[in-house]
Amino acid sequence: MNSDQPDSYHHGNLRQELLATARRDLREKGIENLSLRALAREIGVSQTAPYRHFGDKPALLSALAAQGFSELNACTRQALATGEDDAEALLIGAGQTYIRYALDNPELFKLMFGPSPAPQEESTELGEAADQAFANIRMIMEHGIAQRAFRQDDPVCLARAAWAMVHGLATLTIDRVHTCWVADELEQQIAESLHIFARGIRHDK
Amino acid sequence: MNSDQPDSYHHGNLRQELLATARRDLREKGIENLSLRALAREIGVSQTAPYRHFGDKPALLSALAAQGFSELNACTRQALATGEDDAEALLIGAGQTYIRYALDNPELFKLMFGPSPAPQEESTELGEAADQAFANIRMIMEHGIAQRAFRQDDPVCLARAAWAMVHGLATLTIDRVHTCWVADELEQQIAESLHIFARGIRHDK
DNA sequence: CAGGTAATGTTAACGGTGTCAACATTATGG
DNA sequence: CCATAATGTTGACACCGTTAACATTACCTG
Repeated sequence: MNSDQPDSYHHGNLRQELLATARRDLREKGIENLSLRALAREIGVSQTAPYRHFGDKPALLSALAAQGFSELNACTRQALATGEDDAEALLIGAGQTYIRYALDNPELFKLMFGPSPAPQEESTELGEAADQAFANIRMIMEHGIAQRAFRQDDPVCLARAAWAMVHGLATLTIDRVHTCWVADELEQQIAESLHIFARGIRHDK
Repeated sequence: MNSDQPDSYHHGNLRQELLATARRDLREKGIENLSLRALAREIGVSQTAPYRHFGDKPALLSALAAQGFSELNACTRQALATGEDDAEALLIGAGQTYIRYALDNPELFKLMFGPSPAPQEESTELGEAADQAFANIRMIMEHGIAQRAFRQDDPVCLARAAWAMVHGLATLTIDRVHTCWVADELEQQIAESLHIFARGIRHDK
């Protein structure tokens, strides 16, 4: 079934290799310069072969984005699985994880939020993965509210605000508007920003 | 000099009309579908005429982004010129202004932060306008720190955090990841998020 | 006022792209 | 074993950004 000699008519694993190659090109050349034809060329297959696996260029990008969300969710789950119980510590840990993932995968991260693909498309995979990401933050909030560490407030509202805080830090850093940081200064900025936010939702004594 | 009949060989005002038309197309069709050729077609000029005024497509986009920043700065200045002196109120006002501008001009706003054009290009116009935007936030922070309304902290650090908060709210809303809001719920979310942030930087009694 | 030069606009062309229709090859299951 | 679906290819179309060579006009200088 799988042909090790690369010259057989059927590639045997094109879908996966398309995703992998697309991801490499995305990282190296940016989304502006990602082309289906170039992908096919690099893999050594005809220009239209990708259309047997993805209806369209947006469909390929959407699959890539879904992959990104699912990785991000995995990282988040790991950050939440340290046995730590303090909600504020969990929140800060998850926030740092989010930002780290964004900075490690800048182009993919931008793609994940970029061209919101045709609204509520078939792409349930992407939608579910994105929803899961939000559910994670929301859980932290419900936990913190329950233990009276956070203010008694709508957990959804708190979760959105928290997401906005870390998302803003991530995107502004990626887009270089937060200028010329040595790594230490960046770490410090992230820590201080998360600290401010945590302070803002802390339960009044 | 200026020809009112639109059929003269020289258009007379192409640069400005390119920017205006580009902005309309950007708003209506999104950045993905903005093309120099289409612009020229709509204006009724040859395909390559734009190149007499902009070296390249990124140059046109860069000029558009600069225009956006300068409008945003004007809005911010207006929000800060109400005679209000309380730093927290100023911060919240400026934040709301920022988000409102972003939601009123979603495509332009994304362009302003999008494809960070070739680093430190000639585009000083864009750079200066963007720096000015940051300087405005920074001023608020210095003011608040001076009046002991905000914590004694690095104003730059506070300014970056504040920018991240509102920028995250704006981008997540534009990209529809903050889902299905009626206008009221959105206003509420923005107010609550800004309130949380203000609470986080407030000077301890 | 005349004429040359710079500014502005046009035509033609190159290579690149996404996508579709028609066709070729191979895998697979009844 | 063979029909049919899955997969890959060829060729073509309409766009796009960009450049080079050429045309027209504005404007400044003598």
